[in-house]
Amino acid sequence: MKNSSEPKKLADFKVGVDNVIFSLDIRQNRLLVLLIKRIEKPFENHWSLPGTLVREGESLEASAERILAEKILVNNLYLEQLYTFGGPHRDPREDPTSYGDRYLSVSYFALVRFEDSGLIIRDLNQTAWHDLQNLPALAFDHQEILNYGYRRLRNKLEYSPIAFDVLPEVFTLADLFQLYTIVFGENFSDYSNFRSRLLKLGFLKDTGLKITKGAGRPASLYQFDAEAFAPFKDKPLVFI
Amino acid sequence: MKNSSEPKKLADFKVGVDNVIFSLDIRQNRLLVLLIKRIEKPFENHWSLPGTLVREGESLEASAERILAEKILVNNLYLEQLYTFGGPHRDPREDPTSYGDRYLSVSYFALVRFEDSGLIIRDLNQTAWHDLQNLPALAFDHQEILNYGYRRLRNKLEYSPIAFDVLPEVFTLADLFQLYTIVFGENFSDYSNFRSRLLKLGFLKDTGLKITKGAGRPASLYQFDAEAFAPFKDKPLVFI
DNA sequence: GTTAATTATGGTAGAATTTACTATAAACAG
DNA sequence: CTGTTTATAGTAAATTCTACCATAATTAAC
Repeated sequence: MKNSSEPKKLADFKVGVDNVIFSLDIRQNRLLVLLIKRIEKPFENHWSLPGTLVREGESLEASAERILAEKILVNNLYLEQLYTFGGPHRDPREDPTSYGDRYLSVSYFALVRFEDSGLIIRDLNQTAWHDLQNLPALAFDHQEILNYGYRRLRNKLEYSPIAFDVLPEVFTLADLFQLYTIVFGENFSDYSNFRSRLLKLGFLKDTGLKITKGAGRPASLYQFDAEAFAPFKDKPLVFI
Repeated sequence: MKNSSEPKKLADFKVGVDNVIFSLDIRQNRLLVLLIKRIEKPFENHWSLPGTLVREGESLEASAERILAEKILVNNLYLEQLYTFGGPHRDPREDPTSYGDRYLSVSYFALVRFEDSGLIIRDLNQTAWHDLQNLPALAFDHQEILNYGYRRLRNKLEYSPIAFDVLPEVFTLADLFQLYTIVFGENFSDYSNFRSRLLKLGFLKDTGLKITKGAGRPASLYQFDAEAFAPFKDKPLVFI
């Protein structure tokens, strides 16, 4: 196998970065993902994950942030690398009959605060939030990447405090519960037990403030206390 | 920012694959990682993770498997992608004064069965298992990659049945306990409780066989039952 | 104003699990 | 036969989880 006459030349790569960008619209009960309508071939007019090719002197993460900045006005977010897809022939732009440049895709996972993430006007026709429950067919292998991102979203929500990166500075326990319910489905936990568990953990600080509008008893507003969360870092911590 | 005169040319990449290959020597209580001594610059004579550059027509995973096959005779293993390191200037071979090819590294995590993983003779001087407790200085950013791999090892052991990929076909509960103890430290769990928890889960099949040698009461030999484990897939399952 | 509806919050009894042990079993060494 | 070693089974107390219920504080309806 090793001494056959197969080609041993090194492959040349262009490196792309594709982002799976989620946002949680708590008021309207929707988990959203940001998609771009392609205006060129291949997959012309198909929706795709926002992506770009890495430029000279640019790090992968800087590249991922550049995409975000080009598509949405975003302030608060969580961003991390997801997975690298790099098999030959995953991109139709590669010439299958010869060994030209290959396209490798490093995907990033982002969760952005819905209220802060206005779309950039210039791009309105081609950039849109899509409800995860109702997705169009995606270009390339982007559905696979998206699935991978969705799995990561659920894992992260279970073990990390990323929810607090995208909730408002102060929030009610009902907001937090709603966020988890959108991602994990209607029957993921009993609200009352969810409350006691989280309050007992001690990293939610009661601000003393209350919701002023709306029917029913006014809810207390809480804040995430990163310092109080520190002891839980890297420990298995399941909220649900 | 976007309309400045900064270079927008795309970077050209060579893609490397670096493997963090762990092995567990249960008899001698050691967690081992496979290292290669570099014979060329840069970092001549430093130890490094076994790696290679991706060839034309070769997938990333195939590349990772090729490294493994070149260094050790391995039959049973677990392999998965770890992380992609791709900032500019992480590799001294990149020319910092111009925009030549960049070197991107896709790292893979492997856990191999110690008994099956003989080193390939040809490489004996340059390839060796190192005790994780006693590592030399590593080349490039390989210590960072290794740390990442070690974290992944612990996470995987907590949630996935990868231990059974590298234990012998039949094993005692003491073997399994020992494996976890090596990775998580002396006081990770009470042996008796560890036993009952695992047996209650129901995916360890008693083979009816017993250990024949050694002092003390002979231990029962168990087998991992992948089918019985299926219900636990993707559920949080913490052994420890 | 009084009453009903609505939402938030606090609490509790019983079930289940975890934890820290103790007791017994089955081998071997002398 | 006795003591030592390792494996295995079991158990009581502490803790946590689960499925609820009761009460509080507000708005809406009349």
